[in-house]
Amino acid sequence: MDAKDSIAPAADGPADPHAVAPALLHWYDRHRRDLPWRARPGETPDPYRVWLSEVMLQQTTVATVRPRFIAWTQRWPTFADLAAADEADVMAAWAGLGYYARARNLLAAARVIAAEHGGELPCTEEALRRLPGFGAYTAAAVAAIAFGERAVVVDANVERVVARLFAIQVPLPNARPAIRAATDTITPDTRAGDFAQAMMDLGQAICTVRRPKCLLCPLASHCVGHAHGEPDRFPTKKPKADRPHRHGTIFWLTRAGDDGPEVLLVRRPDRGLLGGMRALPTGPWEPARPGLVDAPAETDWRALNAQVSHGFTHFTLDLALVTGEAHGPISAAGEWWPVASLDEAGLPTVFAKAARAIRGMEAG
DNA sequence: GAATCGTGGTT
DNA sequence: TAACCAAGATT
Repeated sequence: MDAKDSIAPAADGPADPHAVAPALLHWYDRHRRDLPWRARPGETPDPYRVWLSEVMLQQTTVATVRPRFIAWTQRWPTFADLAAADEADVMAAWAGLGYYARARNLLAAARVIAAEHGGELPCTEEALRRLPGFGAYTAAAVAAIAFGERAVVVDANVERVVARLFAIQVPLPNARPAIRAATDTITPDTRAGDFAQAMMDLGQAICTVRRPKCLLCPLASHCVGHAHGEPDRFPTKKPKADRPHRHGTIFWLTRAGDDGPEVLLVRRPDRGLLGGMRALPTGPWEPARPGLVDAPAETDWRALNAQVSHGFTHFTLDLALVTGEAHGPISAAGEWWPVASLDEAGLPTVFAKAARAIRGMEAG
């Protein structure tokens, strides 16, 4: 794509792109959300908290992140604290948040920051981009919000707002270059961080996916999509592929411990789905039910009359539940975990859900 | 460039 | 209720 194409959408945008940021910032100064990671007017942003929040908020809602952010920063308040943490503790602390590569990259980045950057984040977008877990969005957002750099920050909110503001017809994801170019034309030289956060607040509260509140929108008079009458028609998107089903088996293997029953947990491989997380043993996840393939022990497995279904991003997993007691040696590497304190194991939601179902059936 | 990678809330 | 979606990154 040449330069002419990349700026073409802006030609159909607001009559005066430079009028957008002042209108939005005026709105932001009156309606900004008060969030635990957000510096208040006059305060200096804490780069650690800005970074942590940006990573936690990737594909994750504010409501979910808020309590997790507070707990995390109480446990690890600084880069140095996090860099010194044990990986198992970090992964367990992330349990339930999903996209677990974020936690691995968070710890890896903290250690790079401690070892190579004097315990502080670099302040330019380009330097940030080289750290683990920093993609185009996060590097731009941290540079702008934590360090006041002018950076073009484009998340899903900005994509939606800008697609409407400029009435961009091209469907996502092909529209990304045009949307970024259009965002560049309205990004101010000062207060770029506030501008980015204002766009996100606007997308969350006003320019919503469905039924946008255009009557309350500070940008309505600049919005080509609104002028066309159907702003919620933008952005257009390619249809998504449907989610296939896969089937697996959960093995609930117990033994008598000194302080009550214990269950076998394993650690999943570092790469791939739920990588590096503690888990209940399972066999393969396949289109057909695998039965007792890859059982962690030779024992008298009993099938429970229940099934757990869990939706991942690109497939739905249906899990059969079987229980057994360990007598001899087990064929899988793992750790025996007291059933009574299973909540502290840091299991991903799919396994927490299965454990809850199994314990409920055994108790009942 | 297309797949992969979680989960919980909303409609 | 099933579909859609969220402060995306990595390979």
